[in-house]
Amino acid sequence: MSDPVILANQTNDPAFRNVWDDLIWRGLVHVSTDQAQLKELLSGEPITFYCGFDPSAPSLHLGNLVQLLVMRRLQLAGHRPLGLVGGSTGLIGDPRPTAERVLNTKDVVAEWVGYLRAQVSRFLSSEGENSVTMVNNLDWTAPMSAIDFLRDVGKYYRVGTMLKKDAVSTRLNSDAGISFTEFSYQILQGMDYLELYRNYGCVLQTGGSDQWGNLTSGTDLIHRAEGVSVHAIGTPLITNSDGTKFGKSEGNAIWLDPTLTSPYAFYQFWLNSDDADVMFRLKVFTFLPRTEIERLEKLVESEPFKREAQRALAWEVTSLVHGTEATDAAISAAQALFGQGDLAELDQITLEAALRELPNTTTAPHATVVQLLVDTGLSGSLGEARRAIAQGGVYLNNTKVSEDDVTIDSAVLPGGFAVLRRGKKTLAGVFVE
RNA sequence: GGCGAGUUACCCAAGCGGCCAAAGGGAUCUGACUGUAAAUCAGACUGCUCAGCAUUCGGGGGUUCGAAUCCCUCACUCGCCA
Repeated sequence: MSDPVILANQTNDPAFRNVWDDLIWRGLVHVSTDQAQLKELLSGEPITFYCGFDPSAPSLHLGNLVQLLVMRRLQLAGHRPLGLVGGSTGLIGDPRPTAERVLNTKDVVAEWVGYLRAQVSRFLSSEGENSVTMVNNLDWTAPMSAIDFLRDVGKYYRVGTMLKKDAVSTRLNSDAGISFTEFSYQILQGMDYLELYRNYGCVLQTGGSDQWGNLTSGTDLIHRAEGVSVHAIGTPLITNSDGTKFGKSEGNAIWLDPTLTSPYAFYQFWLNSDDADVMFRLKVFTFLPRTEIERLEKLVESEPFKREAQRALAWEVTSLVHGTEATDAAISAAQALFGQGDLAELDQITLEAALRELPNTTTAPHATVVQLLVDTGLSGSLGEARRAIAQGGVYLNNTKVSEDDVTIDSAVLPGGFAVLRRGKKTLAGVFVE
């Protein structure tokens, strides 16, 4: 999975005098501490910075990818990244605006820490003087006693300030309320920054703008405890132009782990970007230089139907995350399956390879289409599958299925497989034994 | 500790003894139109052996021919008082 070739070929756009200007142009700075100081800091001698990832799932997702790429841009500019995986903060959970989190067991969190650690490392170079260092905040929070916590850290925190943080006040003003556990989260994150400042000379933390309250928790703590001003950058929340949540496909999150979101599905997600969203996504999620992105922008205006920008975006991001080989396979599969030609005329090798890229299932002969829709995950239940058929949204080898009790038999292609489709572009493969 | 309000489907939110598998909005899915876009319009959206049946309105127990709706109890949330 790790693709050293891709890492080695990444560069920041040399047209920018410094990485700060690059970040600004890409729209990656939504809030920050003093801009003039940051610009100077990032233009000068290498600094150490960090970004944290909490193990609230077994894999990182597209939202985290924004952070990973900001880190990589800073590393390419010569700065030294600390990749923090939140073994302790993941046990507490930062306050979500809607409701209290359900705590995961320590075993589960520990397992997820391992997965995230591997994922984060993959996006950052471990070569050279500014190689990435991975850290886990459980290492310094677990040994601390409650008494030490309250005496040594708690004294620096004013409850009034803590209550004003958006994450806290939103919850206090909702009927969900907030537990002391989640209320305390900001202190844990502040401690992390202080710890990393003391041990690594870390002077910058990056994160999503929704984490701003937690980022400033750290800068404030260091200011009080050490009398030093350090920095923070909050990236914008990535949204879709139509206001829906970014990073979801059919309501499901897009994960970086290929076993949770296949490279094919991942590629399709980017390819299907709206015209209105594609430029911003190119800036945030690719290392393409400004001139190239501006060239693509003109193409979106003059020849939108060619979707050049979407293709470039999909190729760049998918190869970045899954490697060029998996990306080429995803593209070949899409070409075969979305092509105009008759499926029966595709050669078996090409078609079979394409179907392997899709969600697929192996079945005995005579299976019904309804059952196969469920087996392949195209439909969530038999009722849902029947509904899809009734609505005219199910196709077997590009032929509309109009009856519930149709079986696979009539449609099996030479080689023993069939292509099942729900709607215009949700596909799955069926292999008949 | 006392008093009051609340807990409805993925989310928000109506319902306050039968006409409730539960209004409305959002999200999601399908169809038409398209560029494997967007916007718009139409339909769907608990499960199943699907013109019928089963299980839902925080958990448990009760009243009633009949409960999301009434009563008891437990849990959780919010607010006011101490």
